[in-house]
Amino acid sequence: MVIAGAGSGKTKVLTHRIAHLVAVNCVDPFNILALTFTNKASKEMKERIAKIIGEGQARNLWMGTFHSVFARILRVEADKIGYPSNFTIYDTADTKNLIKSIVKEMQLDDKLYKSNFVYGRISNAKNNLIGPDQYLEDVDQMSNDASSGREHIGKIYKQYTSRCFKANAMDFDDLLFKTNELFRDHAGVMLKYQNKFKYILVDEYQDTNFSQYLIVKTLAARYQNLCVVGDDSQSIYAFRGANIQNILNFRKDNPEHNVFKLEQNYRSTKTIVQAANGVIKKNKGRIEKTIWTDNVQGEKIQVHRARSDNEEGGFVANNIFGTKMNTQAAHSEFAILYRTNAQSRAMEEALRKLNIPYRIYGGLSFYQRKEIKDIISYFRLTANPNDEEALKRVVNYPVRGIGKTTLEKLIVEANRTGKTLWELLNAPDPALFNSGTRIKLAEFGTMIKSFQTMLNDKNAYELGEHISSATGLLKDLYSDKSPEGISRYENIQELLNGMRDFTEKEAEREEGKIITLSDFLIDVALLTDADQDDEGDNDRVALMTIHAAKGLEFPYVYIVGLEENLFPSQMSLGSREELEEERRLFYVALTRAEKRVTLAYATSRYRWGDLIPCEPSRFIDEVDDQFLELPQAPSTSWGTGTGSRQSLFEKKISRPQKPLQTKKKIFAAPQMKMKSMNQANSMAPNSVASDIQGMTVGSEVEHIRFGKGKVTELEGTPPNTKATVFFPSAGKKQLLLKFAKLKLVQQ
DNA sequence: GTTTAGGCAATTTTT
DNA sequence: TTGCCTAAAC
Repeated sequence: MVIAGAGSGKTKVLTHRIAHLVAVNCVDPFNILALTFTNKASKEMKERIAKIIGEGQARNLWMGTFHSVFARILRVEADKIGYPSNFTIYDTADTKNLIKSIVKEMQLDDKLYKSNFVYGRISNAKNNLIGPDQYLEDVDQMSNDASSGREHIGKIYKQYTSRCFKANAMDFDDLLFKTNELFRDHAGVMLKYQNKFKYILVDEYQDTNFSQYLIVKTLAARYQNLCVVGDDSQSIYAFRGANIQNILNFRKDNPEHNVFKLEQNYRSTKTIVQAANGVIKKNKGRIEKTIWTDNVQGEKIQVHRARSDNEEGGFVANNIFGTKMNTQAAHSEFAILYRTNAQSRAMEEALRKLNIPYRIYGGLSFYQRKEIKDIISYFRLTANPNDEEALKRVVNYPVRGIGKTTLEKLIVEANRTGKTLWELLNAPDPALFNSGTRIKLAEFGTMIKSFQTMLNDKNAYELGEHISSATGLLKDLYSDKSPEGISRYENIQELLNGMRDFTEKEAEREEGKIITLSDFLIDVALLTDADQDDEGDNDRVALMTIHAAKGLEFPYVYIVGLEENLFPSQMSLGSREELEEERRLFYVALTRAEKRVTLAYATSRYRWGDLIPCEPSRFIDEVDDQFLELPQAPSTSWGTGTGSRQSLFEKKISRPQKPLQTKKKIFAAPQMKMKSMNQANSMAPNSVASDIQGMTVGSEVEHIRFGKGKVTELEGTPPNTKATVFFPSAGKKQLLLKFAKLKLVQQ
């Protein structure tokens, strides 16, 4: 077991151990299993290993995320647990939709049984290997549900499980749950894999949940060659069932283990390492260790206060621009990290304004877009007609006259008879449907069947192309000429291009074998990034959530949105454990940086369309003063790089007197809208409001979002002047000058 | 069965 | 602000 502090070379340990096993100990790569949590981590590790031992050897390693590796094994062994090998993988959206329909069918209150909540309960149960029957008998679970008035969760769970089974589908958690089931009930299979995986390595061990822990333990039982690498200080997935206990259990399960602590940080400056140490010390439950570094002291951590999320973005963009000028750093040396994906927008806008290239990681991935999910649902249905979620999604898209009523009747019938929607659709009961509907259903069924006949003769790309036009989906998207419509059309084209690449590459690898649509589908649900966009300019600023940044490093890091209720998140204020997880998250963010960290917060921020006031995050306070450079008095000058030193004397961030606790109440009460905001925050005189001097009716102005426009009306007195502006691109807009930041266009 | 207007909730974090 | 859902008009 390697307990590796941030930046101590954890990945290097893993990659070199693997390389050493192969190159020096002559272990066959087929006998090595290496598990990671993210696709990104596994891809990076594979590349690094390939560099040492060569592409050919590296390719044969069993390396990937837990989910992808065990999905692969489950496909081979599916028949043992009653599944076909082409089972569908339901993603989160499919799962939630299925839960929604079950709640509806059971006539439960969907306000009480929100799909998110129910999914959370089911997922939690599965990750602790509690099946539906066991759940119904589990006193703890049942009383937990009863106490919140949701005593039917167990029944939903049971129904959900049987519906997935009927649809030949597994969700993400099933991939691990069923693997455990497989090994538990089929000793022969278990032995086979125990013998196969002579060496097992696990990255980010602190993030394993019980289900994953047990798989690893089972597989390693035969050879006991298990190497796990982790850092309890970087455990940030407890919300997903990750369990620090696993590190402690490891010691118990493997009495002959060795523990190696890596405490030297090779990544960051002294300032960063010491500041981060100070922060993480505030956590109670942790393995004692002190990270140190031989690196230079480095720059202090600059803290910047902005008035709004947009201004925060402006500061970051300007600061990147300035730093680049001073240091000749590449764009790719900068990263902007935030707590929630929604925060990316203000950053994007600011970067775009300065023409700084950027790339957003995570967020809504390519494969989660509606049009992509639609077309893939057709693919899924072709490969597995029992896939209920796919069928529901496309049966009436593009519109073909099979509406809600018909679908509901089919579902009721399916539940009554135990048949699948697909079976019923192909033999509709004349007593239930009129002839017109029966014809429409039959036509749909015939169409899908016609695709199925091509499944084995056509390759994935040909069939994909055929399906997108034969279903009318391509035509439907093509007819939409709005910018969004065009982009949707292009996305489909991109998917088809990706399929062509895939088909060609795989065909080459498999020496001419036809790569079918089913082959293409195998991993699609597990892909998160659109991996293909490696082309083009890669010198870009990186934007991502802190979770997504784990394992990465950048010379210059901006951590933005350091505000109470945002970071730490509102949801985490309930318990010490949750707050500690947020603190570890902050620790992860800090330790991503090599040379310099910049912290930023805004005193007001748009959330749900409302401008709400914000307080600086407690985490800023938790960084020792000696490492900080605090913001100067409100000013609009955006310090670049090493500027603005005078603030050293300034007191710790002036925090408004805390109103009586219970934060939630404060925000639940009539929210501070723009008007009240002004009074509370009394706009500084030199605010960055619109440039109102000389603005008259008829003036030409420019707006960040709407572009150029003409003022048609001005009313009210400063500072509450309101302008009506006509923008050719967006039409007539009413804007408050003090917020709109209009620029006067000189004529 | 289809289209559209209006009401309402939503934001943690990922495979 | 957006996106989803429902109810009513077509």
